[in-house]
Amino acid sequence: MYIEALKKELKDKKYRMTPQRELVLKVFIDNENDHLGAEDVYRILFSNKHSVSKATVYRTIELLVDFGFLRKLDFGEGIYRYELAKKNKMHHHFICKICGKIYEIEEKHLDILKKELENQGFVFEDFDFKIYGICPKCNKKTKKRIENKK
Amino acid sequence: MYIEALKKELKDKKYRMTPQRELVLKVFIDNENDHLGAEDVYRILFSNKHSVSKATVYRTIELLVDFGFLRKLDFGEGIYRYELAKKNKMHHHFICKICGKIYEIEEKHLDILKKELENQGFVFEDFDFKIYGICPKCNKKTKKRIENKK
DNA sequence: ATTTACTTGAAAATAGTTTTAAGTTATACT
DNA sequence: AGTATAACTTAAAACTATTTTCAAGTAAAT
Repeated sequence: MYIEALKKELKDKKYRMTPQRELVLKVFIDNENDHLGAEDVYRILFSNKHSVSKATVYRTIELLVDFGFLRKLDFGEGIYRYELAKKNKMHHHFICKICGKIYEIEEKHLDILKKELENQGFVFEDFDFKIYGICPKCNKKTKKRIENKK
Repeated sequence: MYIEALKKELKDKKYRMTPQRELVLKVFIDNENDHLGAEDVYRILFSNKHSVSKATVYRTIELLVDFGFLRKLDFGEGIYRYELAKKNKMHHHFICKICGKIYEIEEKHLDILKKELENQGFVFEDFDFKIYGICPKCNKKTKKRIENKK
């Protein structure tokens, strides 16, 4: 469980588990299918009457990223979003340029590339594969719109 | 040539080619191997005695991205960087977590994925593949450091 | 029990980017 | 050519996300 893992990780590194840190991590656990930004986390805590200061939210998120609990994402909006960094879970995204929806995509075809880079001496630690395009839903709508124009 | 293409593009869409727009695009052409941020562009122009206001630099970059002349990149630094969006040129990057150097990487193995997504109805417009890890240079240094410790 | 180091919150600072308001320039129209 | 119109630029101010500062609080270690 994430909370326990965080406690252990903190203890090992002479940091402390605090109510605030637990609350922030819990927000990500409770919303694991979203891609929350720091302000989202602050707002969620605030509306749940758990007041954690912004500074602490930001600091805790940074700490969780450093410890590998969260993965930092950027969808070109000018803010960072984060997701729980489940092990062995790839984190590729398809961002629809029309509706903005973010789809999680699976990727099984990177092994060849990975091996190639490793042969060249690169150490493959983390990767982030973003595809921008039009999702099936919007694609249908666009087609309809074009047909209506005819 | 980019400048001519931009002129045409602007004219088609009832925009105007201005000295400022030409200057900004030229900065990217003259530095095509770098990944410049908006502030870099401003600084380069400023030091070349071509004063273009920051607002115009930012606006022009946005316009160039919209028109497909530039590609917006993010390396998790809190700023956006841009590169000339050459057609048929992939833009995958390997960012060394140690030295921060950005390597361009070639990728020829995405066709299977692309086809898969297209079968599902996704329209593949642009993608951005980022790999974080340790580059061969740093890898060597790290190995040495570890050996020295023994 | 006291020291030490870590943590928090509120406010201020910072950095990148966007907006505003006023003036300038190019294009279209007569 | 002269004028109207719309696009464009500038400098400064505003804005937004994020980070830093610093005083005060809290837990762990001695």
